[in-house]
Amino acid sequence: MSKAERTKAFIIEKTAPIFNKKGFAGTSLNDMTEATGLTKGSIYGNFANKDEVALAVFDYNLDKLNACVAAQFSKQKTAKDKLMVYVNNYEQIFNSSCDDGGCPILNTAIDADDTHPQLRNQVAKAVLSWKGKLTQILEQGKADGEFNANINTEQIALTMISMIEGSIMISKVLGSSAYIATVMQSLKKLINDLK
Amino acid sequence: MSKAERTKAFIIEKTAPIFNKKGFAGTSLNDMTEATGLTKGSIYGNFANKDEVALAVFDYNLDKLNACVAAQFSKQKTAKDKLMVYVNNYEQIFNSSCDDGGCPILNTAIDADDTHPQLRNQVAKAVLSWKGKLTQILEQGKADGEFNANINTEQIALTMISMIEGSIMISKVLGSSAYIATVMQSLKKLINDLK
Amino acid sequence: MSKAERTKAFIIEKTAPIFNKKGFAGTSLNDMTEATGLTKGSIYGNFANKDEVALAVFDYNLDKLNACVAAQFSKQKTAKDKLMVYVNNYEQIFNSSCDDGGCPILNTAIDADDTHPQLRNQVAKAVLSWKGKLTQILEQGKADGEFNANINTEQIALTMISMIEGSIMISKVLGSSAYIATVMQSLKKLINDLK
Amino acid sequence: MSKAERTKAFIIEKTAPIFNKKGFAGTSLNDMTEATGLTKGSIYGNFANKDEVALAVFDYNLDKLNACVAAQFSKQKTAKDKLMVYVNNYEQIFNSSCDDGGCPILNTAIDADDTHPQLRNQVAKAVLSWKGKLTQILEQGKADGEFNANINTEQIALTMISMIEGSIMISKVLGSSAYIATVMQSLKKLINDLK
DNA sequence: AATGAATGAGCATTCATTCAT
DNA sequence: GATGAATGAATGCTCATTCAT
Repeated sequence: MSKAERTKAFIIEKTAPIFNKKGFAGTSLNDMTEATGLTKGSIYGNFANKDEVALAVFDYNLDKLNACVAAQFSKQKTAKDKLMVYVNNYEQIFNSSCDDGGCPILNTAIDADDTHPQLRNQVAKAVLSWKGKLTQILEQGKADGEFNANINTEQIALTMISMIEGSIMISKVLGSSAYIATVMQSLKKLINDLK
Repeated sequence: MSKAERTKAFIIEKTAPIFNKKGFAGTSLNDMTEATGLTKGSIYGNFANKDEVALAVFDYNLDKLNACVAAQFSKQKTAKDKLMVYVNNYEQIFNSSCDDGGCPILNTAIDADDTHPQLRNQVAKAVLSWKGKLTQILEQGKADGEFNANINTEQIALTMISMIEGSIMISKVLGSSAYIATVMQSLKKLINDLK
Repeated sequence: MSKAERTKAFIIEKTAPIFNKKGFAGTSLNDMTEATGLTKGSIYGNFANKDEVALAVFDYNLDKLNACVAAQFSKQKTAKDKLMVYVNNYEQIFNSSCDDGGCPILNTAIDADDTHPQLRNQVAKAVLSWKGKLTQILEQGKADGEFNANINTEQIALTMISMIEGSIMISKVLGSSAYIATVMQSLKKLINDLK
Repeated sequence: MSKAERTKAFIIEKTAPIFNKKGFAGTSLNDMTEATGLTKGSIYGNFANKDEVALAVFDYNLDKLNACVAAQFSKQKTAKDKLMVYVNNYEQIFNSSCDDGGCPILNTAIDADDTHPQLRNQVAKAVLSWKGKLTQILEQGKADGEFNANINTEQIALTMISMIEGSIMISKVLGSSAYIATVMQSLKKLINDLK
């Protein structure tokens, strides 16, 4: 890893929680120099502009999230157990990987949808990829006879994502992760009912 | 209604979609003068500062939303039919009352949670009120024998809200209301399964 | 006194201490509406602009000051006793008639000299008038044989004013009227030494 | 001296006469950009805010004044001759070092006393330091047998400052330095009478 | 590769003033 | 004679960005 690559990584790492909390418009170059201890010139030496940092930050936050989920997935064998990871490990997945700013997919989606097409596009890819992965697990479960043969896997995947992200929103705004826990009980039932 | 009240209402009405799309930090006084045709002085003659406009705008958007839901509710008699309003009329409720900026509860929750305590507080009240209303309908359904006696009404209310808000997020970021429709099918099943 | 005259007097009275404390540039129309409870329109209905209020306020403050001094003068018969009024009654003269903002002559002189010719002109008149009055008393004392025949009355008048105003400045900035008291002891000696 | 230090010094030097003439509230950022030819951004890159410039400007004006007095003092040996510097060289001391805006101590004292605690504090220090220096010279004169042993040195120091500042006020408002000259004749007598 | 210093457009907010009612 | 509402220029300050060194 070259010096430049290391500095870029450093900038991303240090500014990630700020972008996640304050959003794109709410995060200033000053916030970024304070968080990194670097000068504006240095940040502009490594990124073309604020947009590029924001895009890299989203990728970074997403990778952290995905890595955390993947680690949990790998511990489980059956499709059902994999899906249950969200029910049983949501605390590790979100609380630990999101620096208390909430879910970066949700945050960036709302922040960027009407104002920042490039960023929105990246979130869209992330959501589609998430949906794809869940659908795949659900299909696997079908194939393995774990789940009923006539479930609509895409619908279930979208429902799972909605429940997770919706409950994160509630929890953040009401200031208690208990609301995620409650909704995850509904998710547990939904997964159990797949057969 | 005095001139001042009319001007205040006018400012709120014209700036509401901007705040809903761009968020608090992303909406500038210039955006506001352009949208209203008024001068900055005039806006400050009617509101103490940008915060106050944002607070009033949220109330306005919320009232519109609630009025739309209430209108649909009033057409239904049973608890189940009332809950089904979200499944059957989500287009009228959201698309028409949110000026294409998405759900103001979701948007404001994400925009304000880490940066604007007063606004966050107002969203929190709105979420709690929504949860309360749904819980009340569910309890009514229980009392009327429509729903199983041992359902957890608060859990179901929170799950409903999560599914609705989560699916709005997905739809916005993927640019198609079809995703709401799909998740609403899951909501339909959930409601039907209450008995 | 007509309604208009009463309102004008009311505005002057209520804004006088503000102008005296904050100066012309530092006093805003908002300060003036707050202090009076009147609207901007009402103030502009009674005065052409902020300048006119400031001029009237200076006259008002000056009149109060002069009235206070005149009252003390009238209690004394000899020239020396009249001059001693500044030594013996400076507290009544300044502390009571200046609303704790300091001497309006000094304040307005410094505030206006480089920025507000009209106001400066009015202060100049006040200083010349003060000098004239002191000179006259000193001349009277000379004529009455109270003071030495070859004192330079104008020089002594100017020196008295300087000592008074200079010591007010020191007292204000150091936050204690003790400094006026000390310098007034020098003034006492100066007056005693006139013969 | 770094670039930043040079720019800071340049800003101070160019804005000093403006602050001295117009006061803190009367001096705008626009005045400052015009006087320096710099942009607002540049000024804010070198000072945290207008307050900091005003504070630095006061120090600069005071230093110039003190340097001028010190230069005159150093030419004199006896205590009496040192005190006489104010009588004999007031023109060099004030007219040359104050950019025609008057004495910065007097101006800033009146400008800041009721509105700007930090600035007022700095003026207070300057006045106390001046008083201290004069007292010290007077004590030296006492010790050397130049002055009568029972003079009240602090009282005389305060009286001298009052006469100087008071006469500057009169001169400024009446538009003629002759008034300073006249009062300095009284100061001369006062000094001569110390023995 | 990084810094220090600058830019100028933009920010939210306040200003003195006006005028229809 | 007074008010409420508006104006537009000006306020102090921050923004993302640039570039010589």
